[in-house]
Order: sequence, then structure tokens, then C-alpha cells
Amino acid sequence: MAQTLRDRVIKAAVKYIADSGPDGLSFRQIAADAGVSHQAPYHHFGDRSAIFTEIAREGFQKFTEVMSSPARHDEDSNLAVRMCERYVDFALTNKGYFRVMFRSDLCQMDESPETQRAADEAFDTLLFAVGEILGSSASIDEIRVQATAMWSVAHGLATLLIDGPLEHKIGKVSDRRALVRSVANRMIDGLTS
Amino acid sequence: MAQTLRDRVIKAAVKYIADSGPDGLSFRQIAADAGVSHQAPYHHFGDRSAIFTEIAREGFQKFTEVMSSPARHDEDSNLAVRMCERYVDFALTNKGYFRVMFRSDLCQMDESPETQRAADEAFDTLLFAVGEILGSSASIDEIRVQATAMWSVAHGLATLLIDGPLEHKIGKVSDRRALVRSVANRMIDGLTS
DNA sequence: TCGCTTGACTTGATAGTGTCAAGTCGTGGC
DNA sequence: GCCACGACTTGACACTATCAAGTCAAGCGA
Repeated sequence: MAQTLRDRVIKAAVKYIADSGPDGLSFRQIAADAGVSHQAPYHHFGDRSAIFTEIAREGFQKFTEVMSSPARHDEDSNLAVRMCERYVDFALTNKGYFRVMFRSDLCQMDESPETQRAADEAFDTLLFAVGEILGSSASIDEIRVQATAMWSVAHGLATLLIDGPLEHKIGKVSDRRALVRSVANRMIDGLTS
Repeated sequence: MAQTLRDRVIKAAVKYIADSGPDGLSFRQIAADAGVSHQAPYHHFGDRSAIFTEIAREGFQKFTEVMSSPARHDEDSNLAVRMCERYVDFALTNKGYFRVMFRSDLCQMDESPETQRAADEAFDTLLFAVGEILGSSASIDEIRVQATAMWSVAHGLATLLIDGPLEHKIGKVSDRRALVRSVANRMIDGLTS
């Protein structure tokens, strides 16, 4: 396989984070698994946090792709509900990325303009969608507040679902999609009314 | 001061977490700062994760107190809005606790019934409040979905505010309370209609 | 072909971490 | 007076990221 060591390191890291979270992650172990020396990964990235920063970058990039792709026929026709669903879906199917993207302690955005830009772009797709939902009559401030509300619901749902307590409290979430849709709909009623 | 070492360790840890997050935290350093040996903290708690678990327990306890205390005269009269406000307030004024409470990778709830119970109690206050909001006619399922919605909004707002991106994206949040209230109100319109 | 740079590593050492396994030491109870 | 026990200390271990060198093949201009 022509996959570079750099890619293999990231892939292994993302997989580990998806399974066990970013904390116990050892790049020495990843290097050993890849059959290279303990220092090899650090040659491609400056230091530990630089790897997380790169993972976040890729994560935001994937996120933007997912959120801005055209509607599929099996998706909810309401744009707001669809965005919520996709947000949560993305988080759950990309735990390895999602768990890093919002951890400002792990990755240092301010030292990576690329990651910063990827994050900005991701947020812009959200703002754009909210703008569409509200129509041209809405003020910038209005859009901001609504975007914050939407983002909060989706983000809250996603993090609560990923890190456990929701499933434990609410009872087994037999149909997650239904729950997300239900919550999103409640929310959206408030938004557009 | 008659403060026990156990308490001093937790206090120092919570302060560190509030400032820099839970990851770089070194209990050896905390021990050194307290003027005791590197092993002293581990005498009071079995291991590293046990300290986090205890911090989470105290956190959920404080959380329940805050959420279930009677309304002050300067608070919003709408119960739902008030709960959202308090949730976010708690998170922001207790970062050191909040950052640990929902990190299932850090603290192992399943080995601490006390922490588990504290978390359950915290969630019950939320369910109770939602029950009051919806009135006696609401079904259990209805209450669950609404509670999830409320929890998600508050939690999403809190985590986004704590870990940075919101403030950076939305523009300086000059009046956080106004923002929270505004978002919560949008949300609540959807809930109670 | 020689010399030189450059990228992709390796090797070795260092400081710092949690954790296991023994000590030490003062207080309280019998 | 003895002994148990809680609250530590001391020392070792395996593991971590990171710094500072060294190796080594590929590429390239002269």
C-alpha cells in the first residue's frame, strides 16, 4: 500500500480516539504498531498537539462536506431538521474526529491557520442554512441567535449521545433518529414561528 | 487551617481543571505544591481516575443544589428559561467540575455508586422541572423528549461557551445572559406550544 | 562521478508521569 | 506494653513526550 506513514499515524490515532477517547492515546504505541521508531510520527508533525490539530482540521473539512451536500431523498424535507440530523449523524459516525474538534485544550488552533479556516468554513455553512431558513427579512442578529440555538441543540444532543449519560438516563434509545428528529422538530417550531 | 489533605488535593485539581482542562493535570505536581510526597494523594483515592470520579460526584451534587434552589427575585419568571440560565451559569462558574462531570473516559461511574446516584439525582431535578412546565396532562414519553431537548440546548450552549468556538464565531458575546435567555426563549416557544 | 542538500527516519538520553510494593511513624485502644 | 491502623514516605518500575544528535538513501547541479 502506498499509504504514507503520516496518513497511517492519523488513521490509527482517529481509530483509537473513536474507541477510547483522546487521553490515553500514545503515539509511541502507534509508532510501534506501525513498525517504526518512537520518534517517526513527530517528524511529520511538530509535537503531540500538532497531530490533534491536524485531526481537527480534517474533521472540520469532512464536517463541512457532510453538512453542505445536497439533500438525499430519504432525508427530512425540513432544512433545519435535516441539519440537526446530519450534525448528530456526523458526530456519531466520526467520533474519532468529533471528539477532537471542540477540544481547545488538545489542539492549538491559533497556531494553525488551516484548521482555523476549516472551522470557520464549517460554521459558515451553518449560518448560511439558518439564513435560508429564516428568509431574507431576518436581521444579522436574528440569524446569529437562531444559529446559536440550532448549533447548541445539535451539539448538545451529539455530545450527550457520545459521552453516554443520555442513553443511560432517557432509557435505551431504541430509535435514535426518531429522537433527534423529535427534539429538532420541537426546537424548529420555536425557531420559525 | 484544618483542611485535610484530601480536600486540598481536590481543591487544587478543580482549580487546575478550570484553568487548563483535565488533561495536563499532574497529581505529582499537586502533591509537591501541597508539600507532601508524590504518593500521598493516592492514599486517599485509589488511583487517578478515582479522583476525577470524586470531583464529578461533588460536581453533580453542587449542580443539583443550584438547579433545585428556589427562584431568586432577579431571575426570569419562566421556569424553563430559568433552568437554562442556571445550567449555563453553573457550567461557567464551575468549569473545574463541569469539565469532568460528562467525561466518561476520565471518571468511572460504574465503580462509584455515589457518583452514579449524584448524577441520577441531578437528572431527576431536570425531569421534575420539565414535568412542571408541561403540566399533568403530558405523557412520560413527552416529558422525556422535552427534557432531552432542554438538556441538549443548555448543555450545548454551556460546552460551546466553555470550549471557545461560540465566542469566537458569534462575535464577542458582550451580554452572555441576554444570549442565553434569547436562545432559551426561542427553544421554549417550541416546547410549550 | 563527486559533493551537497534534504527528507525520512533512528538512536540515545532526559525529565516527568501514574502505579506497585515496601517501609516509617505517631495516635488510640486494649 | 503491645499492637493495629491510618497517614503518610521512599524507592523502584514502566511508560510517556520531547530534545539533540546521528544515519542513510534519493535527487541534483557541476
